[in-house]
Amino acid sequence: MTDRASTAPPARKRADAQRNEQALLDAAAAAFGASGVGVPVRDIAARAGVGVATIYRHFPTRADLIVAVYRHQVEACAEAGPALLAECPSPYDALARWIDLFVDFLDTKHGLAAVLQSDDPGHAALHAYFLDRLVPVCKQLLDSAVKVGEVAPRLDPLGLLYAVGNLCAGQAVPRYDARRMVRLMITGLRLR
Amino acid sequence: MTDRASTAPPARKRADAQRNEQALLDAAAAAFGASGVGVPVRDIAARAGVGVATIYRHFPTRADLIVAVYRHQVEACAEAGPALLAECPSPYDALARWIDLFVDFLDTKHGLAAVLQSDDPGHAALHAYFLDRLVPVCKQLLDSAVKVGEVAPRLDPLGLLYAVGNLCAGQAVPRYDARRMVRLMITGLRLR
Amino acid sequence: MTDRASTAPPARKRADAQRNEQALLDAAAAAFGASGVGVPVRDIAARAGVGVATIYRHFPTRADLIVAVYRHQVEACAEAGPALLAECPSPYDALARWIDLFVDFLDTKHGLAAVLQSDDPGHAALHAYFLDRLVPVCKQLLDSAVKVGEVAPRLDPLGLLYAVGNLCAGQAVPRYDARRMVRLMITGLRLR
Amino acid sequence: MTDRASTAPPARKRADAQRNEQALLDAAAAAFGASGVGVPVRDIAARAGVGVATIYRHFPTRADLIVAVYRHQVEACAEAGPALLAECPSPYDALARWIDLFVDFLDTKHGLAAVLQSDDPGHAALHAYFLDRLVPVCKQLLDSAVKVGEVAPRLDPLGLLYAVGNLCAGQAVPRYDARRMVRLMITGLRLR
DNA sequence: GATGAATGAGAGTTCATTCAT
DNA sequence: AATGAATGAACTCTCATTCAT
Repeated sequence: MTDRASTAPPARKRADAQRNEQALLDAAAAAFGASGVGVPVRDIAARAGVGVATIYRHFPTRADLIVAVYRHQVEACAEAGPALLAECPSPYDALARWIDLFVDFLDTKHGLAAVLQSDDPGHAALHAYFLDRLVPVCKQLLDSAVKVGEVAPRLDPLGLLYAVGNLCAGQAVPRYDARRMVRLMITGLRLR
Repeated sequence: MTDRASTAPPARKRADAQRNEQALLDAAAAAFGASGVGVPVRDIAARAGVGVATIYRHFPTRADLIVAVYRHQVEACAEAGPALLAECPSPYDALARWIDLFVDFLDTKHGLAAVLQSDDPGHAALHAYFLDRLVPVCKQLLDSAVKVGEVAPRLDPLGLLYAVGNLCAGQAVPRYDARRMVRLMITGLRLR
Repeated sequence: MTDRASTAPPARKRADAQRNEQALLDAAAAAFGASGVGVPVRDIAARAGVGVATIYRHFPTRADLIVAVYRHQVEACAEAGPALLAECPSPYDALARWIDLFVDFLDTKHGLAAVLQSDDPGHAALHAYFLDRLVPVCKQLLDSAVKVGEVAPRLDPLGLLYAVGNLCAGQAVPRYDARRMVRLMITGLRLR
Repeated sequence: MTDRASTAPPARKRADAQRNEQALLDAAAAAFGASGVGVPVRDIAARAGVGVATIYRHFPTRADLIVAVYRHQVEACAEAGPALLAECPSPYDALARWIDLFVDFLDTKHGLAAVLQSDDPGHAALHAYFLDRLVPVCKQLLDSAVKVGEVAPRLDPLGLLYAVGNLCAGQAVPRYDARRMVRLMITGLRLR
């Protein structure tokens, strides 16, 4: 952004900033886990040991922070789709295992599913990211299973992902087992 | 105050209070639908055209209001369970149709499912009401279906209701069809 | 208000009203004692078993109610002044005993002294009543004591009463003995 | 954060915070004087020209603010006790003069005495501070006067201070002279 | 760049007072 | 006359966001 002499070290200040950014991501992950993604900004700042304004500098909106916190895991999940498809003889099994991975991800993120439900326009960017990244993967898996006749056609992949997200939300109730419910739903998908 | 002559109006003053109470319930239903059950008390009062304190008079806590708003429909749903069981030859079909009724109910109540997810202790009374009323009905339907071998045993009725509630939450996403997802899950329940 | 036959008893409805008024006074006395004179109007109404508006009908302002509640005792106190002066050889002793009566009165009226301190203009009528009734009595006692040289001249009776009221206020503190402090002050008054 | 070079400003950012804190203390003192210590937080904020939350940042509870407002003067008063005892030949005179100082203090604090009367548990910390700081001083003065026979024994210092506070409360009445009444009471203390 | 103090909008709740019945 | 439901102002406290340092 500023005039940088060509011979100067390419990113000196960045060291601080990056350290801060990582501390922030760690703190946010912890805070989201403990109190949900709606946790007060101050709490995150306090955990990270930085001022509140530092969060705003790095992540102008809460959605930006949420996306950043979960980006790695979303990426890993997205990349697992084609891999599973390659290694499983049955595309339905690949789909089922991939959904399991998605549940693994959501299951540990207290409150993430909740915010995916929100229609707060401030979360639009968040929805967009999650769906843009995962819907195509889900679609590929579904299409493959449909092609071999294991699953009925015309199921929207976005809807399926959304349903999984919903089933993983609100785990406060003691006798509720989200994974089992998701598996039930995936079982219902199987033809014959 | 007590029952007077049979022709005397049973409660004179209640006329406008009852009118207000109904206006309040209508306004609350609308507000809950539009903004979720966490909507500011002031908004509900404004919709009903009454002062805030009027809400507190009729419904001392938010949970009281929520229960009141949905009581009629919860009752109707609960009563439909045994009726369906009596008229359907297959208990599984009765269960499926009852779940459909539950979805009908939740589907139009944007935000009701959301609060059922909340672990806010202030909502405990609310959870208690919904579950106390509906879980036994669901259990009866499930047990019947298990007995004739249509459904595998050992599924917690509370968990099932909870899952349905979750699937009906957050319908903001355009291509998401909660009813279809619920049917998928119920299909997954069917043995054979 | 309604058509009353000329031969009807002259004040039929008054019976109700008077009964109510007395219930109100009793309830207010109890409530003032328990929670101070600032007690919510509703509490008084509830104790009296009447509606709040009934209080407003009988006593348009809080000050009116307070005056009514304590009128009898204020009158008794006022009347005791000349009597004491007549029976005591020493006017100073009469004064001291009269002040003691005043303390007796205030001592049991949790919160009355407090409101006498308030400069809320709504209480002006209250101040006026108390002072108009008691200041002349106090003045007479003081003047008599001054005349025989028992007390130094130029002490304002209003100030003295006010001081006694203040000393009787706020008896919440355990080791505070209002009467003893008043006596100390009265002792300080005595010449020689 | 720690002490840097001796010439460096010890706390850079504090400048305006301290300015605000002082403004807050001044505003609170004024507001307490004008409307009592129960004055709405917003009024204090408005007088100080700051937002309400600024008050909560500096003084989490109302009692904190009250203590802070009066701390300096309470300290000065406490410290004056032993000094007076040292310089006065008569302990009674020292006591009388110290009480005068206490009256000086209370006299200008319309509403301070009022809160000292309150039995609101939220004010407990406040009472504790005032009494812990001043009662021992008063006790020392009283004990000294008792020892030389100028004052009768067995007067509780807390009760005496409390009485002085009460006499200084509610100065709204025009012809009431609190100082004179206190002196009368102190005169009553003197043996012979 | 980072800090954290300040801001001000808003939520819940209470209560004196009015008014329709 | 009496009732008590309704009103709406008032108050406390929280938090996302901005801004001076």
